[in-house]
Amino acid sequence: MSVQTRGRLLRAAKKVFSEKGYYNAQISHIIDTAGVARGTFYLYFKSKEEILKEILKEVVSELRVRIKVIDLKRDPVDQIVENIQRVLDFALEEKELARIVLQRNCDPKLFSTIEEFFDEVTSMVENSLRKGIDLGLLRECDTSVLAKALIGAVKEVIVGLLDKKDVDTKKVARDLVDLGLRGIWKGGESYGGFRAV
Amino acid sequence: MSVQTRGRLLRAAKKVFSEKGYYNAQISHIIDTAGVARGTFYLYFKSKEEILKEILKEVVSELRVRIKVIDLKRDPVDQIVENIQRVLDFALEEKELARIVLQRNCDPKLFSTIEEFFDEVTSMVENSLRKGIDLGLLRECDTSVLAKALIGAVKEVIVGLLDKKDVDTKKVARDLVDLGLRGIWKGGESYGGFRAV
Amino acid sequence: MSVQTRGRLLRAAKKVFSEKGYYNAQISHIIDTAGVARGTFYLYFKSKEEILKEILKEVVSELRVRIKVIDLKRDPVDQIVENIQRVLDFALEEKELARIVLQRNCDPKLFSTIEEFFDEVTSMVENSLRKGIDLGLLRECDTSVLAKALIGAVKEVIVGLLDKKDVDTKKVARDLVDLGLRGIWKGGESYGGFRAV
Amino acid sequence: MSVQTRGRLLRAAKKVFSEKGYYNAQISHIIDTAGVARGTFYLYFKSKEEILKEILKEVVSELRVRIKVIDLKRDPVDQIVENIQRVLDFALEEKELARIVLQRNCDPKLFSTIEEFFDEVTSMVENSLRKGIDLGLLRECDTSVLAKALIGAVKEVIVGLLDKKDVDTKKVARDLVDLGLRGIWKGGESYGGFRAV
DNA sequence: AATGAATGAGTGTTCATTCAT
DNA sequence: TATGAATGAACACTCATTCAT
Repeated sequence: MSVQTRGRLLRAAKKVFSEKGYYNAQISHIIDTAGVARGTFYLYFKSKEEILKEILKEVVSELRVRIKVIDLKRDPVDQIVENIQRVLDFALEEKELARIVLQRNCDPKLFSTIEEFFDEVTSMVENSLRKGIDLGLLRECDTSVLAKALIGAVKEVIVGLLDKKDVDTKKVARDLVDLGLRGIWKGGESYGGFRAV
Repeated sequence: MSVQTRGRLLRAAKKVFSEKGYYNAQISHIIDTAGVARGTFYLYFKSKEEILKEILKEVVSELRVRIKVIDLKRDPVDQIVENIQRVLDFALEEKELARIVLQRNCDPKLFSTIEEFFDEVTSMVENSLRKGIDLGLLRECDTSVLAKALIGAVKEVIVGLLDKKDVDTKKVARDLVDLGLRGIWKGGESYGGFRAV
Repeated sequence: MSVQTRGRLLRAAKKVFSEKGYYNAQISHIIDTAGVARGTFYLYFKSKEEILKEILKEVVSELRVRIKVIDLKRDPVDQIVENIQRVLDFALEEKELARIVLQRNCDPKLFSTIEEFFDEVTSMVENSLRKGIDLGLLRECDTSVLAKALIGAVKEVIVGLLDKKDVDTKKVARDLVDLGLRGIWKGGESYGGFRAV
Repeated sequence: MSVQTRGRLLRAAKKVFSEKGYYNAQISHIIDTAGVARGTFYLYFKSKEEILKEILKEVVSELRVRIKVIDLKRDPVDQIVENIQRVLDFALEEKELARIVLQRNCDPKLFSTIEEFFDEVTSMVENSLRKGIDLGLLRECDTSVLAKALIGAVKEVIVGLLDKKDVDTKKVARDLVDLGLRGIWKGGESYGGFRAV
């Protein structure tokens, strides 16, 4: 077992999956990209499905590293911003992975690893919201809905960033947190006179 | 050409696509569900791809009906809430369609109809944001990022609602608008002391 | 049973078969060309194969009319020329039929009618050759080979004429007979010094 | 890519095409005859159409080898006889190929290779005829008609030979050339008293 | 550790034919 | 006499996987 060959296959698969999506990706594409014989593929991975899951596992474990638990001794908002920024940075460093995870979540069975991770993160956010409400810092709200909204916002923004260059991830992270915390309304509590859309 | 048969095929395809995803869906599944012979399918649709596109077109045209242009004589916030509510209602009335559109956006080529529509809606939102800023109602912000964030929030929330029963769509729509406009922060402008996540 | 409808179908089939060949011709093409419903086709013909055979029968019976038995009281060469000319005229009047018969003789089973007819004509020619030899008019030769050669020559020439306009069939018929009887050699019996090709 | 397997497939296809014709030939027949799995076929040939074209190309290239340019230093008539003999020999060595090429020229698109080759040979013959006329060796005649007639004669004769055994190809070739050069008429220039057919 | 020829189950699509109206 | 919606057997082609070398 050569670690190099395994690495080449993984890299090739990331590229091919991100470009064509799982179903349109063929083993032929992957081995051609990796410069490896057909049989070699099955020396390292049991199946096409397995190499995808391997890749998804990597993504999840990397995200687990980048999303750090909030340290209560420091300003939590700063830490939320930093967490989001690190996620954005990862997405932009590994655009192919981001594309696989965010744009082509075809089959729930295949992407269960990812879905479960997202569910987990959503739960974390939901718990945080509840804590904030209990502490009187956040408004009373449907935490289950709001948690999903926040996650969805981040996901969609990342997809949008994948095609851009020289993104200021810190700023984007701040904007997102700002949106979540303060909203976009300027004039305080009441917005009865809003005239747009 | 019988409108009934066409309808049965469309209904069957929605069901099968939503349950299995486009690639795992087989013509056999569709025609078995529709209770129709194999040849009949191709009497009404040129290919598996075409029936999917037909379905996506329907979704888009229904969404276009439900998302109404803001009437400047009435409170725009109310109208935004109503628009979102109508979209949520549609998603819950046609859960299968929602699942197809939101969970299995596999292949950009196949789902271009949908992607284009979402791009369009995102642009609408972005324009509204700009107007609001110009009128001094909304805070200065990166409209392109925020528009995506808002769309992403709604999408993710819808996905979350698909498995729930007796959803109060009006309340969810209000919560979403509230999140977008006021944020979740209770204590006014500054949130330096937040202690959560 | 309307004779008109039957005629329309036959005409349509001739056109379609000659343009696309038997296998590429579809019932759809025929009924569209005939301006008749699908079911109507099967009211008049048992199958696609049957309508082809019907057409081939027509060809054969028409050829039987045009190829007249040699009347020994008149110059036989003149009559051979006339026979060939009438065949050429038929081919040019009914180019579609000629194309079906001569260019697309795909399947021996399908075209047995035609093959049998050609075999029959070949036999006729062979018998005539033998008679001519017995009478001392024609050279000793392998009649079976020569008969085929003569038939083949006529067939190929007809195919060549189908794309031409204003063909002088009388002249072509004479040229063919001349070729068969005298050959193309100018200088009598010996041609040892030929210098061409 | 194994040359052997490719060869087995080609041989099998020749057999099947010649027995059933292109349209009635199924991939199943070919692979069963070749003793090879379905997928293997597509490893060597893109499609059913492609393997046919491959076969036709082979035929044409073999014919190009066997039909030699006339060497002006030797007796051209001898060389014409030899050319025809070599073509007859090839047809009898590879009866299957001959059947494919001569009996089942179904679809102009499929058989374009062959048609073009025949057109080419026809042109060659036509040019030779013109030269012969210019040199005063051959009678004035419609070279375009005569060239086709000669080619047609050879084709039809070959078809006739396919079912025979122990054919003396040299003799047949001579008979054909004799027919073309001298005709079958015994009594010199005039044949007004012919009494046959 | 690597190769690549071979496999064969699986699937979308076609099209001649039927039959209820 | 005519219609056209429905049928389903048939077939070309794909591609993940295996295995002898």
